[in-house]
Amino acid sequence: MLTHAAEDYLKSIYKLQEKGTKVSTGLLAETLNVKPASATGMLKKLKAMKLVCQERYQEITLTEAGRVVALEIIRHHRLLELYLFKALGVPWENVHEEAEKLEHVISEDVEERIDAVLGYPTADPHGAPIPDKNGVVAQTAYIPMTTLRKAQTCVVAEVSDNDSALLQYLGELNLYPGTAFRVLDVAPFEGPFTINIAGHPVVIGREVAKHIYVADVQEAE
Amino acid sequence: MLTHAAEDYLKSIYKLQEKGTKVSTGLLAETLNVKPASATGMLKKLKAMKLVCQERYQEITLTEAGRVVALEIIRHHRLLELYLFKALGVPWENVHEEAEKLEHVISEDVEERIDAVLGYPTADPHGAPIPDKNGVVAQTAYIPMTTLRKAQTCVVAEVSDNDSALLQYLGELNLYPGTAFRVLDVAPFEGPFTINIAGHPVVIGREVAKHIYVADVQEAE
DNA sequence: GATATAATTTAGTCATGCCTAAATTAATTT
DNA sequence: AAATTAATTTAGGCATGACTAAATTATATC
Repeated sequence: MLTHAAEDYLKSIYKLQEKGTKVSTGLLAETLNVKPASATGMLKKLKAMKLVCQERYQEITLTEAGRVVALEIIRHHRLLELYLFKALGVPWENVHEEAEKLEHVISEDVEERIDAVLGYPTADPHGAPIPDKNGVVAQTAYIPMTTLRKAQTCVVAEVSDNDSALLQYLGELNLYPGTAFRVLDVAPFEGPFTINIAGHPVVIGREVAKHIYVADVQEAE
Repeated sequence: MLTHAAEDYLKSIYKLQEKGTKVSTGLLAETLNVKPASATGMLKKLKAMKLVCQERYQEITLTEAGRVVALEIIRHHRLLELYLFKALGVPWENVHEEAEKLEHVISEDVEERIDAVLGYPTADPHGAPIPDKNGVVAQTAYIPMTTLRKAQTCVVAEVSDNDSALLQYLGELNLYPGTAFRVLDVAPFEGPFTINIAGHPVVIGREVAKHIYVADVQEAE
């Protein structure tokens, strides 16, 4: 079995890789709030375990085995987030932190029970896809909210899960995945968006919009 | 914050102390599957933290602060056991092991939500009392099944939670806390008990009976 | 191409929490 | 009381996983 720390490294590598980022020692260290030298040490171990590939001073990638482990942890994490949110009513801005601790200790049996209770869901409370038991992740093609134009309608598909304060704010606005809204106006010079959610106009700053991804974009009549 | 290992030591000391056992380094080490020398090391740290009292080579006791921590962990453990059993349908012979891992990572917020969902229960699936938030444990006066006589009726109050195979067996017999039964016969020379559960006669060996505690003992007419 | 800067790795440390082996203390036996 | 046995503690080690400081390698600039 892997240590919790090793699991966290694999998960972070996967998530950075998935975003299209070239994963370096320094970036990984920053992501994990660890000094680069510490990351070098753990990467050495992960390479010895054939979970990670890296030429000296070069880019870091996961092996197939490493990817499987990473996806297993991500599956744990996202199922737990959704379970905490739906079954226990934990505010969505807190589920990430809670799941970070639980993901390393939950058994496969409990995970399956959670999965069943939730009705085999496909996305976590932030809209991120939940990998299946075999490590298959549904590919999503969500659009950044920042690309929206005036008079378009859409549905919130996913939001970044790493900023608790932002999530709380979005929750207050009811901007959960699944919520539909219409763009009333986009201010010029990289200005804010004015949108209509359930009849109410709300102004969303650019920095916030960057963390929101949408789907079902259509031109309103 | 305490380490998981430290929490386990405090919990074990409390449970041994509660049983009326004089807690020694060796016994504690055996309970925790650790060598005595390792226990000595940890006890030294716990003493430095004023959580444990022990004169050199003498009996181990908890300080008031240590007792509070121990009861907090036990509360986590028992609430989690009950939650896994009732909300997720985890077989009762597995909940102990699962809770052992979860008890160290659950937040107070999640614990309170679990408590609420369960309707503020007072006993875990094995009948052990759940301490309240202030560390108050309801005192129970259950009777060992081994003291029962022929023609007495009673209700299962509590069973030992540390033997998974035994619990599975008791589960098959439906000997959960709350189940009533009547003693049909007690074989002589420390022999087995024949009891009537929901109309069916079942023979229970002495070794099994030692792990069962009962309440509401009455003479059947 | 030489040099300055940035990124990465190596080397050596520290705290946990376990281990074994040896020393010490306590309890029992003779 | 002396000797044996049992329990406990000390001493020294090992694996994890973090750290700092120094050395190395890569990249960018002049």
